[in-house]
Amino acid sequence: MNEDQRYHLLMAFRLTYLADSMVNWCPALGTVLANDEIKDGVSERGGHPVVQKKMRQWSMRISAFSERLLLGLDQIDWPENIKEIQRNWIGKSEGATAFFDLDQYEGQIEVFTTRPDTIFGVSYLTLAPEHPLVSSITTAEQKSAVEQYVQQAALKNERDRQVQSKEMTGVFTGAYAIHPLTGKQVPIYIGDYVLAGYGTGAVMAVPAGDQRDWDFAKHHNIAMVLIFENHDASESACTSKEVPLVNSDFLDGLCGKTAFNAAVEALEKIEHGNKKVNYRLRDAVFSRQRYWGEPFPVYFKDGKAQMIGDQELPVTLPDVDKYLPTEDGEPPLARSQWKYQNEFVMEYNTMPGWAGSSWYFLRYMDPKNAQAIASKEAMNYWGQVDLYMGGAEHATGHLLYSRFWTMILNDLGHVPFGEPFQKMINQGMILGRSSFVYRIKDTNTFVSADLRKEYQTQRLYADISMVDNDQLDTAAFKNWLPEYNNAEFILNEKGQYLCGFEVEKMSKSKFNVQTPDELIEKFGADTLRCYEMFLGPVEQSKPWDTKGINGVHNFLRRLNRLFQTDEGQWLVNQDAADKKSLQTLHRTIKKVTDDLNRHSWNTVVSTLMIAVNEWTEQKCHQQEVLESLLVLLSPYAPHLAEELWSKLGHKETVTIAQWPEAIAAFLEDDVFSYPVSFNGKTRFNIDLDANMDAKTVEEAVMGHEKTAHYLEGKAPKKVIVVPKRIINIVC
RNA sequence: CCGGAUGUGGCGUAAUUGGUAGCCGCGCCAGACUUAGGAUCUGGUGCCGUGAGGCGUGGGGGUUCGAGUCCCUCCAUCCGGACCA
Repeated sequence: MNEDQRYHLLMAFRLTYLADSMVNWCPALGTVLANDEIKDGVSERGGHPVVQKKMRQWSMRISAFSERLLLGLDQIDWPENIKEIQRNWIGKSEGATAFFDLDQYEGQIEVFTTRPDTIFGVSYLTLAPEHPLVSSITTAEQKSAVEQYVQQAALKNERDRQVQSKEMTGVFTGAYAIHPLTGKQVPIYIGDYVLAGYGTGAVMAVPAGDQRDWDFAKHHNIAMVLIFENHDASESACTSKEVPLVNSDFLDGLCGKTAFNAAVEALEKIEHGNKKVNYRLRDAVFSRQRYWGEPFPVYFKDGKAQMIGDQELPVTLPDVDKYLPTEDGEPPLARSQWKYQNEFVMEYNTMPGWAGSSWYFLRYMDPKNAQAIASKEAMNYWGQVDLYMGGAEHATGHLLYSRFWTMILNDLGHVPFGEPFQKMINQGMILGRSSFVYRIKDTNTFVSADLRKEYQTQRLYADISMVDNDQLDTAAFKNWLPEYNNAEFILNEKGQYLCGFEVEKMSKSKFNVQTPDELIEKFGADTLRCYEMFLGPVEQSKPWDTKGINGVHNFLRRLNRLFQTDEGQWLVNQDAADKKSLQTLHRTIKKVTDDLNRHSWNTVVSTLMIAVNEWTEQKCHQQEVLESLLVLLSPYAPHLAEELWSKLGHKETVTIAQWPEAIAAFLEDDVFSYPVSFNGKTRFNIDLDANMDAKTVEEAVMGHEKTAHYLEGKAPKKVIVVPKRIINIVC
């Protein structure tokens, strides 16, 4: 093998490789985008149109890791929905490839199918309009129709294709293939319901067994082959795998897995197919036509990419006169005339955002290390990221790429673990509550929300600062924007202008942004912080509602009053705390610690509230108790905790204080108040020694005066005693 | 259409292993102190009922001595993916 051949062979296997491929080109951004950077056919950033274009680009072979990325999901503690999004994105499907020889031409069409068992039902083949064989097999008579269709399809982006999905459009190519098992002619169509990027870009159409094929066949009047028992295909396709096959030669009477295997075996025997697992996951385009990005340590020699040696790293970005593409559409770095050793052209593309985000967390372990990402010692000490808090919007981008890179680095022996993030929590979003006014069509008159049904109206945003309790300050509204200066209002019978509302993401364009500044001004940052924790579970999204913030503020004030009066008189003493206060303390320590460990931050605040209420009632001012309270409080109200901590005489910050430990002796009461239920209905409580065994408890209950009353003279059939929980009498 | 999550008082929520449903807070009601209160304190507050009592965790069914929690089924809401062959 010569150098040239070796180079191209390696490119077909390298993890990062140069290839001519169809990429998502965004003209407005002047760069290519990865699949996950496109939402609904437009760029995620800016919402610009994206077109398909063939370009020579660097890609990373993430598809080679499909199976491992899929299996790894079972090893990590992530929210189920994110795992599911990744599973869908990887899109594993088990099926078979089958080869159909072309009639009259050299060559074959390869199709991927998950239902090889339905192969005797094939009535035609459909190619994606972009399929490479289309132009060479189309007959003279069909040429103009096919070309026209291909051109139309190219103009449509993916979104348009989906919108018109009801119409199963397509064109006959005039060519035929040979069915590998029957030897019969099968017409070849093109249709844009077949995607070039999935499978082989070609399908074997079985109208009796696939709804899309059925729709297409109906639309084009193609004869169907009936292959399912008691199914005439007059209404729809039969998609169940458990219906026995007919008209299928050696598969007759079989179904499911058995039929699947028999069909694949037959194809294998004549070398026209085999079992295959297909993944939806595509390789990720790794170059961007931007200035700001990591440069590639790559130069070109005789048109072949070469790596710059380790000793010459890092490569730094060259200076350019403008951070824009060149006139002939080259990336910004081309402006620099950048050369390696003054001789070889450097790679002008830069890496995408997901390059850095795939490994930055590793660097945190050892940020100054000049030899490696991080030292072995640091990696072994810190290990995986224990808890990753982030949003679900990165599920198919960053979160998948980080896993991919970590696997590579693990394979190469650079990191000692194969998954980057052991546990993940998706924090919910705090949403805004937008307010709306209703303008009567073609006027400048606004109607109150409760009367809007009587008019044809247009819904417009009103800034929430002008709205109080859904009532609009009409004077402020008129002054808000020039076009509203002479606005008129139709008020309801109470003389109010009511606004409509909707809960949605906070955004300037929706005029529903509430900054915490005012609340911090009024209540302080500690109150705001506690309140945010108190609102509910972290994972939950909810509208920002400040109604309850007073309650949290009162809690902190009550807490402060355990230490000093509102007038500033210091109350803390060195006396020994009584048992009750200590019980409150140690139960609180236990619950707060447990709740912290399960990330239940809202219940931590609630637990601290309960404790403060109890100590207030107990008139507890002992340093012994209150000191520990401050440590528990410090993550939630750091300023207050720190101030009181120093007033207790500490010289060092509370943030480094030892976390208190719950003493078991204080956690349990001597007496347990058993709920006594009859047939599952709780009737009364009975106080008994907490350590009493089940038998003694039963005796105590049966001897209780109220028991006889609720038995109503009947004999108990069964008495269930669960120590320190419940007593249930069945009668 | 497919997948995931969620459904508990007037509201935000709690109930960690199947064991007293509604903790904590908001709101509301009553009272105290006040010239005054968007301050503070006390008591009450799931629903129906004067009461005894009954009902109650989206609906229906099941398992169990016992179900908010487990199983089946239906409904609703939110999120995500969607011509994936």
